[in-house]
Amino acid sequence: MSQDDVLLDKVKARDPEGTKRAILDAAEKLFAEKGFSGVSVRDISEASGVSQSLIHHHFGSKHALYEEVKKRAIDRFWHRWINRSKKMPHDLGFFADGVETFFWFVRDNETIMRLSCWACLEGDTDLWPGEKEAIEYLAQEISQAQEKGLLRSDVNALMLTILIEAASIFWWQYRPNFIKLFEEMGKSPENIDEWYLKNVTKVLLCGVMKETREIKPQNNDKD
Amino acid sequence: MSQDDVLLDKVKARDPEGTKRAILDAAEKLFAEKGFSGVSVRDISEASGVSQSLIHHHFGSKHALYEEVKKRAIDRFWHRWINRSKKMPHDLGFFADGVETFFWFVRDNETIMRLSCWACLEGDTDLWPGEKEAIEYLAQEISQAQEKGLLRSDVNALMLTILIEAASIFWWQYRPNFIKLFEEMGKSPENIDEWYLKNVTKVLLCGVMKETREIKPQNNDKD
DNA sequence: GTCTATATCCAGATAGAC
DNA sequence: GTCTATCTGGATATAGAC
Repeated sequence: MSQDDVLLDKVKARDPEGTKRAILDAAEKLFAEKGFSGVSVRDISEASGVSQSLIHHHFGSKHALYEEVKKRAIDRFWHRWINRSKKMPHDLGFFADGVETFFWFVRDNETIMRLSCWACLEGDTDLWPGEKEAIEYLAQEISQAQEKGLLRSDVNALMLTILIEAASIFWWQYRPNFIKLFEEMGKSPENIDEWYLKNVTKVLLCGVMKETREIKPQNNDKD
Repeated sequence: MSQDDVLLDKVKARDPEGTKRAILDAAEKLFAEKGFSGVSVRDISEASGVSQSLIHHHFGSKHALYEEVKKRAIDRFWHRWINRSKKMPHDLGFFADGVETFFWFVRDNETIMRLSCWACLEGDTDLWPGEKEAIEYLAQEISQAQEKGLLRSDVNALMLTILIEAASIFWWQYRPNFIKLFEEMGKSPENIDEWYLKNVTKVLLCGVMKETREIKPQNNDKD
């Protein structure tokens, strides 16, 4: 060991990768919570235990750090999505499975969902819950099912994918409001998430099974 | 006219209601664009032509002004919604009409949709795109249609309403991302909004027409 | 690589003249 | 009711020692 190394040991523990990770973790949590403008570098410094100036040293600026946070979140999102448990499209049950899988996947990835929502409002079209690869992946599964004749083929696979994502993401985004609404109406069911999912699956499943008929007046009662 | 009035005339035009409206208008636009933390009172002052201190004089604080902006937006949203053109539920066409009406209604109320999205992220459950009265109104129409036997009755009206809102609000929220996605895939259709709406209406319409059958393997091709 | 200290600016809010 | 001027704190970012 050279003299320099001995000297370095006296300095506070050096672990650049660990430090960067600590900063990114704290920043991600805070940005997801309060958005870019709602968080100060000081906040991140305190939450991560790393000094302000070191944050600037590693990332250059608050905005550059934000971009790094989002970039890392995209990677993790995609990694989790391809590694999720999944079933092969052999029958129509796969469709319900797909809807349900995505629904719970969104719940389990609240942080990135919030990050992407902030990003969307800020006009950033890079990070988003659909995330190009994930959405194309889903759409492709639907396409294949259509080719096999499992799903109606007169709806666009991509558009159907967006609808499925909408049903899940919207629910988790505004869930507190819905809970509040139900409470005000006097009902507050225990398994509200399952209940919503069951209803959505019902409707979507029937919706993708059959071709659309022409809509004609078909009153059940005469008036 | 008393001497006092003459003196007052020399002061810059006094129009408290006009001033307040100018402040609210500018604030609403900016808050919708950049969120609460992304806007300074100075920004609002410059955009409205009203001095900072006068803003504080009229609203007390930046946060109180924000609340006023949201409150006014709720009122306007609700007012617009009850005054929209609507049809009576005489046949199943009313359902497609309802979905389409809401879809374009959301497009035409971008400011309040953005405001409510910011508010949602900030943890405010008062302002939201569903907005209690509006969502109950929609759900009631669906309930009535169910009683008339126009829609399947084994799905909850409120849950169905939420799904319908999800389909529209999610689309407009992430529309720029979808446009970008389509472009990257080599397709960029002209009437993408109409296209999405057509697909959604198709699926939802079929989805609400029939009772759910038990899901059994029903392969079209044998494998 | 990591810290303390600090420069510089801008934020929300107030004082007080008119 | 409306303005100009100002207070005070907190923001991002940098300088420079170790």
